[in-house]
Amino acid sequence: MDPAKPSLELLRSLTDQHVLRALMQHRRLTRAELAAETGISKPTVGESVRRLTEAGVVVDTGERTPGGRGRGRVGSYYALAADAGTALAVSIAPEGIVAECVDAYGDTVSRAEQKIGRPARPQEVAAALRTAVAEARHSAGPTPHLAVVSAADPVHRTTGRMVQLPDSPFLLGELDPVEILAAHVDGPVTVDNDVNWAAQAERNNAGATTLTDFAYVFLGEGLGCAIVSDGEVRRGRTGLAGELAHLVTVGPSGQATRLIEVFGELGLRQSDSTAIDVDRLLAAATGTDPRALATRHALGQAVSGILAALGALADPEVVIVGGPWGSHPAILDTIAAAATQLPRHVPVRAAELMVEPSLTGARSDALNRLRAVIVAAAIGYSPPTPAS
Amino acid sequence: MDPAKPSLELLRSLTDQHVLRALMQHRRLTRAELAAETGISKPTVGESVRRLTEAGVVVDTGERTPGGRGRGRVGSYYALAADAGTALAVSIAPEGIVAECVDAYGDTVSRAEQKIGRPARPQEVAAALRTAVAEARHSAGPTPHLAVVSAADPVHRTTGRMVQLPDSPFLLGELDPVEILAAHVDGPVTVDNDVNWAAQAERNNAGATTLTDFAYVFLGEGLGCAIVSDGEVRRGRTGLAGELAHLVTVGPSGQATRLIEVFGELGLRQSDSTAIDVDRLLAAATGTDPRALATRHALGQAVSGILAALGALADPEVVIVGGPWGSHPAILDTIAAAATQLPRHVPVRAAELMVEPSLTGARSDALNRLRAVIVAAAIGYSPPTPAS
DNA sequence: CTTTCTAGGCAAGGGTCCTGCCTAGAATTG
DNA sequence: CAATTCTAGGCAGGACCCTTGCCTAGAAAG
Repeated sequence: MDPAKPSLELLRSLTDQHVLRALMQHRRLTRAELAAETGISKPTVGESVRRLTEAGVVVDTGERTPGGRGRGRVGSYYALAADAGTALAVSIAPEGIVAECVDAYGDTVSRAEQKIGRPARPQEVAAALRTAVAEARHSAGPTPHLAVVSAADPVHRTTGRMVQLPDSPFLLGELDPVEILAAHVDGPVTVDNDVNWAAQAERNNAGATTLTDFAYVFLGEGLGCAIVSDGEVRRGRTGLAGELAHLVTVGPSGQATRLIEVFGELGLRQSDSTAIDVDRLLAAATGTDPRALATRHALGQAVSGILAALGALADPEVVIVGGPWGSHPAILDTIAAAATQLPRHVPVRAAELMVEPSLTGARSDALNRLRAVIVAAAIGYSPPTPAS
Repeated sequence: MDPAKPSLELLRSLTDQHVLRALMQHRRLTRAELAAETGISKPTVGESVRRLTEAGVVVDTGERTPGGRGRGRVGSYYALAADAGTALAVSIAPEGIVAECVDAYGDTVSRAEQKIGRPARPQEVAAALRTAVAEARHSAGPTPHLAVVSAADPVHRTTGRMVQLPDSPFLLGELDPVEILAAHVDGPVTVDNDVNWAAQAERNNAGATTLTDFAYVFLGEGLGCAIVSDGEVRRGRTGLAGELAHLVTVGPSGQATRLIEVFGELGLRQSDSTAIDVDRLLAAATGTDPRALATRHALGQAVSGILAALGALADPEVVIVGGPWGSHPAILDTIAAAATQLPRHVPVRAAELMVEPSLTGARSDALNRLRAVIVAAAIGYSPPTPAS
């Protein structure tokens, strides 16, 4: 049954939820401000504050006088209890591991980084992950309520494990972040691909006109893609939507070729792995000599096949291109030029977020989940949670 | 603010909503049965029934005696008022137009069909549409509350108009179903592509294990595809997700080719339009002679490119193939065989629903919307409606 | 010192839901 | 046929929630 069963308990929990969310957004408020903010009457807000204070979720901050705002009676500022808890946002990438603790206000209260060697050995990555998380936790109070992990490899949707796909670079190796973090976290561990998180960050970044339907193509050592439909990242059945390696596209000499093989034919793959050699690619495809021009053109043609597929299957408002070589101006221009040749035009633009985009996306998801957890714990009633 | 504001009105509307939805599902119930069904107490249900009866939404059917169910006191059966209203479900296809009125119980209370000539002339189609709808309305009481339309052409998401795309067959022509039906309907007109509706019907049909992530590929005169992600059809920004004509795939001699051009190279397109000649295709691609085998193989290769793109971008649990030539056993076998050659395996199966699949999907959506409209009209409070 | 103004609390009222009990009326049973 | 059993519906009482309106405490302004 979709609509919740009516009960007075439901009403009360709704009130508490409004109060809590207002406090999360505004940090500290008096009862009167809470009433104005939520639209709920003063006595009801007062009751809710009393309940939440008794439950230990909300505390009187001790701050009083509204500081010359008006001449009336002083009010008491209330805020979330200091032990409301935190959430862990973690980024696992070949460049290193970053672990952050965020609180319910969205503040990053601690941060730890760990380098990892190349090529990464799973054991080493797991150890570095544990170290980074332990370090981040150390300066951030008790066990976090949950973790959100961004990983630079394909992630299985239901298990959260990293999976090796044929012809895809496997940068970090067989890793089970859920198992590794279970000991450090007091709740669920959500894992997803770094490109998906970057896309979410880009969506949130899009200011007034929120993007609801777009694609984010990441062109680096690996070839990834996130598809946002109706405002959400769509991951597919197993979470592997957006793994582009085997998409059929235009090869260097016009033959139908799997995308990953294009790079083999152009001699741009790393010798020892399935990854693309970004340095060699940039060296070979940028510049003004005819050879570079030809390589660039071949890349543009190959990518235009991705764009055609995205246009046909996802109908995005825009395709955002990111990644070390995808965002290179010369290459991006070539891609954009190829896009205009498509029968159905697909706008292309560069990613706007450049600093830790995937961590940004994971962090914002961690914040949403943390707030939901705190609200759910404080009130008896549990509303539907976003899909993991 | 996401959660609804707490108020006693909200509680009451929730109660009424439960009662109404129970009546929609079970046609007629006594107060006691309603209480048992909804889990709400008898006095509360009694109050709700009194309110809804006074509002004219619910009526005492006059039926009394529970007919030997027990020995107790006789109960009064209540049901939705007869004038609760209907919704219109319309299918517009080259084979003809079908218009149905469904009531809140999901019963089809009237049905009208209209043939249209080939090739279809927009004026003629519009006239046939008006006739069919008028006929369906005639035997079904007052003006329907809304209409849901399935159209065998690309449909623009925000306007509901049919749009002509380059290289796509345009079977029905520039038509504006929203404008045409506005006079016949007392509310919103929802229009979508026939393949999308067929996919929804297939999803609902999937019995116990509801499909949440799959793709439906339609291979007929036109080439269409519906992508269902997280349980919903994803239409993209303009509603044109799934228009496969320009997807890059494997051509007959291995070159990268837009899907629609494959049929040109094989000589399987109708001479006067951009549509595929299904009869010629079936004649050329079925049978055991080497030539048919080669054609079938070429088609299989081309379709396998679609499957690769779907696997890469949508990660479906299964790809359902339908349409006049896609569901032909010999061709489907070839497609399935080609699918097993893909690096990432994509299961393929034939569509299960064969009779009016798109009308079935549109009808079930019309029912959902009708119920929501009736509930929203009966209670003051309006819950979030599904995206159009 | 008086006035003005605001945060918070109190009281009353109206609504909603629930539990528990009662009644009417029909079928079953002795 | 009369007593018993059983059920739909209604009533009373109580608990709870939200709101409006009013009051009080206390600080700033005049």
